Amino acid sequence: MGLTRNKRKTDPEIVIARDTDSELSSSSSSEEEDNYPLSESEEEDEAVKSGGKIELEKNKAKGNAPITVKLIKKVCKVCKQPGHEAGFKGATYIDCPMKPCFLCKMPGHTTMSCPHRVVTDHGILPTSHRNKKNSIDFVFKRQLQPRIPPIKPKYVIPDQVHCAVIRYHSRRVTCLEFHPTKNNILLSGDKKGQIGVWDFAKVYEKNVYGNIHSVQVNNIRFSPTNDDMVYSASSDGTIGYTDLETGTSSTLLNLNPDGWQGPNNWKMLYGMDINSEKGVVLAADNFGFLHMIDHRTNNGTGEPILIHKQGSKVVGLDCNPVQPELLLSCGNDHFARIWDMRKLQPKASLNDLAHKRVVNSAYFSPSSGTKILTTCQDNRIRIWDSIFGNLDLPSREIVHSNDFNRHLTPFKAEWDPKDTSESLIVVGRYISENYNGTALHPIDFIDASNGQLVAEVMDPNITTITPVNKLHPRDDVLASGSSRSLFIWRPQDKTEMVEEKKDKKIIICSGDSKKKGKKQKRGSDDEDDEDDMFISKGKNIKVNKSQAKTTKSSRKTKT
DNA sequence: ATTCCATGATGCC
DNA sequence: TGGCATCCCTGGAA
Repeated sequence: MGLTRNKRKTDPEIVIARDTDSELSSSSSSEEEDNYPLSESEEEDEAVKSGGKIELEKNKAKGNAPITVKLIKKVCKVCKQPGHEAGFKGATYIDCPMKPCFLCKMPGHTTMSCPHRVVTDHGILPTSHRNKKNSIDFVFKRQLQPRIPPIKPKYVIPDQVHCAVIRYHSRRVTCLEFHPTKNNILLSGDKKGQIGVWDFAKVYEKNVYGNIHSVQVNNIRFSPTNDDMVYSASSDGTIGYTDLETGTSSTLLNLNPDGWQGPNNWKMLYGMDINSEKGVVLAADNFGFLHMIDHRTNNGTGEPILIHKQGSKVVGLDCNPVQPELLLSCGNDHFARIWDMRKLQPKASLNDLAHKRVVNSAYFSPSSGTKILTTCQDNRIRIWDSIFGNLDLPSREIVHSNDFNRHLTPFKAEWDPKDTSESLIVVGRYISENYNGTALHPIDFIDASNGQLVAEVMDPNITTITPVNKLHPRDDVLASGSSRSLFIWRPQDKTEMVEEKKDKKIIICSGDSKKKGKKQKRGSDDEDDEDDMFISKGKNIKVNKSQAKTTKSSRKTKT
């Protein structure tokens, strides 16, 4: 198990090692890279070519030959059967053919040959994009099939990292929220319970509140009546109400007043939204119940209501943007449910949208509120085109790699709030692709009206999965959280010089005080990993060890 | 340096 | 029904 992990981590480094540019030699990372060994996979390959000699010699050299001499017999790591291999081969993952497809979950083929696979190779257009017909064919097809949606204005995709805060949070980012009026303020919650406030226009202005929650923040909402006040729902079972100016915070709801009574009793709050018409903050817990707080008095209202299967986690709540009586919920009982706010009682939902697995998120469309978008752990994004129509089945299912996995914040496909056609959605991708020798996990922009991939956004600097994505309500900006870091993406300005664009790219690296001692031993001087943040532009990006590696590879891929 | 663990849902028995 | 191994992850602790 450790093997696979190490292997994955070393793979991108091979590329970097070949790139002997000394640009970053001032950082402490270069010496290790210079004599970096072959990756384990390459070593393994050689061992096989030479009939396992390497392995035997190793044993001899140790002097104490074990009784069981391990010959390297190629056995699949996944199913333990001989004859094939599974796992990462460089930056490409080879599926075990004995398992169902990792992408669409159907048996009989692997991800490589999956009909839903988006990218076949780097630089090649996705099959869904390949324009096999000419424009006349297209027009003709439109006449024959009126259901093909009208041509929409071209989407503006924020596909370039504009700025970032590397290792901003001390645990992984769990949620993001833009300020309702100040365009450059981004709030972020993390697994540790901290809430960050970042002015990404000034880049270096950031603030972290650590006193609000004790564990994972699951949702942040601004008060509809006061821009400085935010509500936050957390797995510590509380709703926090925090003044961003002063940092003072109060607890509006605490589901665990008696403290820790064992894991079976600990209540956590996940989904949260605000119904400003009704003046109520809604939050749902991990036992299937909905809680409400009057947001004018900030007092709880009424008893909790069972809205999902008893004992199952309710992960998402969404109030309809047009019709205040409508509430959407989703949860681990494999359902998304539509509720009438006037009739909130167990089993009284207006509709139950069935899914095959856990529903990570369910959102009404942002303008009309008549469509529903859900993300499900069966690797499918579902769209219901009209809440007034038949909701037995979704209008479309889009196969998309958004498996839940340990240590990952659940993927949630989100609408672009600016797209009045209510088509563009953004969602991070779990499965990786091989981009010039580096495994990257892009952020996908999908046209929800036809399921087509509009854009896949990535940066060689970001090798971690990016499950948390939020599109700006007014600007062409995407904010994303990947592991502990935050990124701001803006559209590539094609009229600008590339060089100038590069110079605009700013990366802040904020060191972690806890790690300091450990990491600094490696360096020859004390330059890296200080608690100060480093701001630099263009080529002089000064980063810590792990960032330095990927920065190098980024140069390689870009030139 | 390396291993282990947390944490969540699933699927198999 | 419940216990348990498994999973294309990640970071920190032991």
